[in-house]
Parts: sequence; C-alpha cells; structure tokens
Amino acid sequence: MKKITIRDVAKEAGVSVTLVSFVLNAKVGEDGKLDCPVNVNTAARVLAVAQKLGYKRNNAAASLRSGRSHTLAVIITDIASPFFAEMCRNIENIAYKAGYTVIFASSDESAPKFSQLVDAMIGYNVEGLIVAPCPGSEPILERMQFYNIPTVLIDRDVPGDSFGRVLVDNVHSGRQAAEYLIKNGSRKIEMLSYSLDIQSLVDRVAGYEEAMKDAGLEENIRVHRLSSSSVNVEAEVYEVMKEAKERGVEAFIFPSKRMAILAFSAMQALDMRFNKDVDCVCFDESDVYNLSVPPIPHIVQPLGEIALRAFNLFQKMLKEDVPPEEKNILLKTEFIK
Amino acid sequence: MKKITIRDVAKEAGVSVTLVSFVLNAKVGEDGKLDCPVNVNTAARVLAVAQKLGYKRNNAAASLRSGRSHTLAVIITDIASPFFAEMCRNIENIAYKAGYTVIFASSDESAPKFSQLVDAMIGYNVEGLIVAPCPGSEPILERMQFYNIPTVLIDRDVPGDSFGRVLVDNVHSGRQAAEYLIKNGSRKIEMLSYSLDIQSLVDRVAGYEEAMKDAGLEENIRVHRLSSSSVNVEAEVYEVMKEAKERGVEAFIFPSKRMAILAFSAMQALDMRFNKDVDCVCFDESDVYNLSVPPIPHIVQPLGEIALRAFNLFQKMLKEDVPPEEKNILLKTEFIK
DNA sequence: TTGAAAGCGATACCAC
DNA sequence: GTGGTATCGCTTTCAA
Repeated sequence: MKKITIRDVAKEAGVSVTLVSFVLNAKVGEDGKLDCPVNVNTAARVLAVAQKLGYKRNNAAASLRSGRSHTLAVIITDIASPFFAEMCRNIENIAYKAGYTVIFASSDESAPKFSQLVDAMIGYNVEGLIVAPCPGSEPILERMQFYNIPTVLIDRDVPGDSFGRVLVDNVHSGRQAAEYLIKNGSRKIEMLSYSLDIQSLVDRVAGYEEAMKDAGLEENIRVHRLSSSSVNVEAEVYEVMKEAKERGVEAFIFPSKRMAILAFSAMQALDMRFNKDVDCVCFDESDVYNLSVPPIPHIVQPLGEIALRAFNLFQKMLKEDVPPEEKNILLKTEFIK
Repeated sequence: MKKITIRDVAKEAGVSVTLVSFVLNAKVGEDGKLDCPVNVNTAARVLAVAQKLGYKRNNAAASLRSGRSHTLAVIITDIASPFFAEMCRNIENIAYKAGYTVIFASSDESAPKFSQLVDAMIGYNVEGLIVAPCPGSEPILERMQFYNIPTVLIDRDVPGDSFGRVLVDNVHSGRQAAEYLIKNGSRKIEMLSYSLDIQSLVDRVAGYEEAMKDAGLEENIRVHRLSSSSVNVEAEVYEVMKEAKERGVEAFIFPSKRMAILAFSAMQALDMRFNKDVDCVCFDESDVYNLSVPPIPHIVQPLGEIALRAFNLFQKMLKEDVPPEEKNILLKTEFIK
C-alpha cells in the first residue's frame, strides 16, 4: 500500500540513501559482482532489504533528477496493421533487453494527432524516437531536433539530414519479383499499381521495369494503375484481370497485400488459377499466400532487421555524432517462396 | 535546445509559477473559458508566453509531485497478433481522447517477463492496468492490488475478486455458430478443437453441444481434438477432413483462425469446396474468410466494445469502489456474414 | 567506502 | 486573484 522509498530501505539497512542509490543502480559486471564503490557486504545487505521491503524505483523521480528516462517512443501510422504490429513487437523485444521501455502510439495518418503525440513524447523525456512518418510530419519532426532527441525513420522517408533512416530498397524488390518470374519461364509479366504516387510502389514498379528491360522484355512492360480513390476498385481489378486472361498474360506482380487480395478474388470469379493459368509474386504477408499449395511467393520487409538496426542506430545517435553514411541504412527485402 | 520550464514562462509573463501552473492545468469549460481562479487576461498572457517559448510540461516532475501519471499500462500476450494489435489501437484511441498515454507491452506468454513488466509499470506510476493474463500471472497480478492499481482483465480470466473483467461469452458464440449452420439446413455438424484445455475453446465446444442438443441432433455431436503439440498438425487435420468427407459431414465449426486455415488447406487438397461440399463457421478474422465468394461467416470478439468497456471500467475503479456486478462484464460475440 | 545536502520541475498548501 | 515556498523521490556532487 504505502510506497517504499529509497529512504525506507536506507533506514532499514542502516546506511545512507546515497549508498542505496549506488547499489541499486550498479551494473553487474562480468564476474557477477556489482560495479560500484561499495563494500560487498553492505551492498548485499542493501539488496536484501530492498527485496524484502518490495522496493520499486520511482521512475518519475529518477528521470526528473537524472534527465534520463530509459524510454523510447515509437510512433507508427497504424498499430493495427500487421506489418507495424510485428515491427512494434520486434522493437519492444530488443529495447526491453537493452533496459528500455517503449511507448507506442499510432498517428492514424493524421498530422495533428502526430503533433500531439510528439509533444506528449517530449513531455515524457523520451530519449529517442523511431517513427514511420505520416504526410505532413516534416515540420513536426523538426521539434525533436530542437530538443536534440535522436530520431530514426522507418518505412517512409522525409527530407532532413538530422534523421537516421532504416529503409528498404524497393527498386530492388520490384526487380527481385520480376526476375523470379522471368527465371520461372514467364515472358508476359504485368504489374498492378495505384495511380497515386506512393514512393514504395513507384520504386517497385521501377525495379520491375528495369528487370524487364534487362531481360529484353521491354515490350511486355505493362503497369495497370488503379484509381485508389475509386469506390469500385473491385470492378476495376476484375476488368484488368479479365482482359489479362484474354491477352494471355503469364504472370503478375501485386505490389501490396491489398492488391493481391483484390486480384485473387477476381481470379476466383474468372476461374483463373494460380500456378496453372497465371504465376505471381505478391508483397507483404497474408494468410492467403500460405493457403494455396504451393504457397504463393511473396516479398516481405525484413522486420527483425529493421527493428534491430533502427534501435542500434538510435543508441548510437544518442551517444555520439553519427556520420551520414551510417545514418542512412538501406536494407534488402526478403523473398519468401 | 534548453528546456523551457514553468519558471521561464513565469518570469517572461511577469507572474508567479503558481499562476502558470494554474493556467496550464485548467480545463476549458463548456463556454470555452478556462476553469481556474485566474484573471482572464493574465491567463491569456501566460498561455501566449508558454506557446511562444515552446514550453512543454515535464511529466516526470508533474508525476513525482502529484502522484498522478495519466498513464495507462496495457500488457497483452502478443502485440503481433492481429486481435491484440487491433485491441491496442482501440484502447489507445479511447485513452488518448481521455488524456491518457498508454504504454503497451507483450508478455510473450512468459510469466517472468510479465513480472518484470509489471514492476516496470509500477515504477512508471501507471494509474491502471489492462491485461490479458498469461499462464502463471495470478501471483504477479496481486502486486498491482498491493499498490492499489486498478486492474482490468481482458481475453482471459484468472481468479481474484479485486480485478475488473471484460470477457466474451464463448459458450454463446459456440451456440451461435451451431445455430447458424442448423438454420442453414445442416445436420451433420462437427467441430475441430485442441486436446488442451483452453477455456475459450472449451466454452465454444460447450455452446456447440448445447445447440446441437436443443435441435435434437445430439447424436451428430462430434469434436475432433487435435494434439496441438504435434509437429504434424497438418496431417492430423488432413485425416480428419478426409474422413469427414467420406462420412458426408455437412458442416464444420473451426473455433480459431489457425484451425480454419489448416482445414482450408486440407480441403483444398481434398477438393472439398466451401459452400458447395461443406458449410462452415470460423472464428476470429482473416483475409482468407473474405477471399471466397460468398465470404465465409465468422465470429469475432467485439473489439471496440471490449476496449471501451475496459477503459471505462478502469476509470471507474480509479475513482471509486465498484460493486462486483459492475466489475464483471460479459459481452456477446459478433457474427459476421 | 560512506554520507550530507543540493537540486531536478512541477504541484499543493497557505497566506496575502 | 495572486504569490511564496515546501515537497515529491531520486541522483549527484562534494567532503569526510
């Protein structure tokens, strides 16, 4: 009921609060011994008393005094998206092992909410921020810079050379998808995309086009751009697939999970079968990919590595000035067969 | 760069720190006016100065002094599970509107990690905990009680009458599934489950059995219990489905997403088609359910409502003693056609 | 090795 | 309405 403070422990152990603080903050060295200028016996006694009394450090007080919070903020656009959820889990695990607590939040793609969140995080004295920026977040991210809080971008880029970045090479992933299909014998390979300029999709398309050119299949390049705003994307995709069937398209690249699912629905209606009538490579992760036999090959972001690199970069930025070449990390995607 | 404190604001505005604190903490009344004993002009000036200087409250200091943190902890078993991810998102949204920050963490079904997390949360002075307990968490949850921190259980139950609970009626959901299939004309309705005693599955099975009895189909009750530990569940499920096909089973209930996917894979291999050869009702949420036409009916937990009820219950418990009948909330599942 | 005492930045109490 | 100041629990000099 009553909170046990460092004073209670000190009194009970018959030492000063200073000693208690020393002992409680000492790191255990490799030899298993406490790394602090305190008599081992005293230290042991303090530890025992703290345990007995059920002492819990008051982080607010510690943070206030020391200026450190051992807290990392992660703001993504949508924690309910499987990609980000898995990302959060990875970051949390890594951070946890390093003694950090992580505060997650979703911006919901809203700049005002993002702004409020950033303020809240500053108020929490977070030591760093890992963020998937939403549209309009550039000026807000400047605030982190003002407070000198190391900030690492993931998933999406925004300009600014103070940020760290851990992004994936989407051009390469588009290439990877196309090359796989080419190697598998397809020639007429087409791609779905949005008419919107979403950078990751633009890059994937570019990679696809490069690979097609390299294979001398330049004439077969064809990208179907869906008007993502349309209420009737289903019909649009259906038309694309129907026409593709008539034209004898051999393979498709679906650069997002959403598009893949739309396409599969259409294919089902058109009685087109994966691996028989048409080959394909998808992106992201979905139960649907693993349902068919053989599973549908897909390309995923290396989540674990993004998380690890982002956290390590944050820690490095916290400690020292990191040169630009180390602050911009570009990872390759993973191809899952 | 330099942190702006309340003193800086006070000095710049030519008032005392007390006034600044009053103004900055005042709630805006319905009339848009600040609800505090401060001259409106002074208040406006203070607000303007704070804004100009870019003042951000130091939560650590505020929390230390006031004992309040406006922070809610949410510990679930796995933040990467879509169910929990969506749950977190809902809780975060609701809590955010109420002025709370949420700290999420996953226990990974590990009691020791859960214990560490709980200690960390206590150290953060969280005002409440919403938790999906993992096996072995009972004694750890007692600690929250010791510190008088309102605790609300979701998804799974553990004994203890100090906790709040927002759970779903799984017996009812099993019944719902069976009744739907019966109404749709099936008689030979069977169910997959695990040999393990997972309470939610046990309840769903019970509901199924009740509904079958009520419909006079007692003899058709059949529950296939998979040895969940088996490395070869796929083969096990395949056998069940194959044999079911031979016996002419008309419908299946798959009480978890995992089982549904296993079953669909097997069905594909056996050339059994949903809605044609066999009807079914699944649980949880998956892309797979929406792929087929018509979509596969499934039963989901009412996420938004669980989140809302859990948060409201936490707030109520924080303010006052809540009678047991209000502390135990049982919700109905949602049937999605 | 040990301890006394000075703050960290806010809030809360009390006096004006 | 307004302001002075003790205080929350801890870390951090500095001195012994």
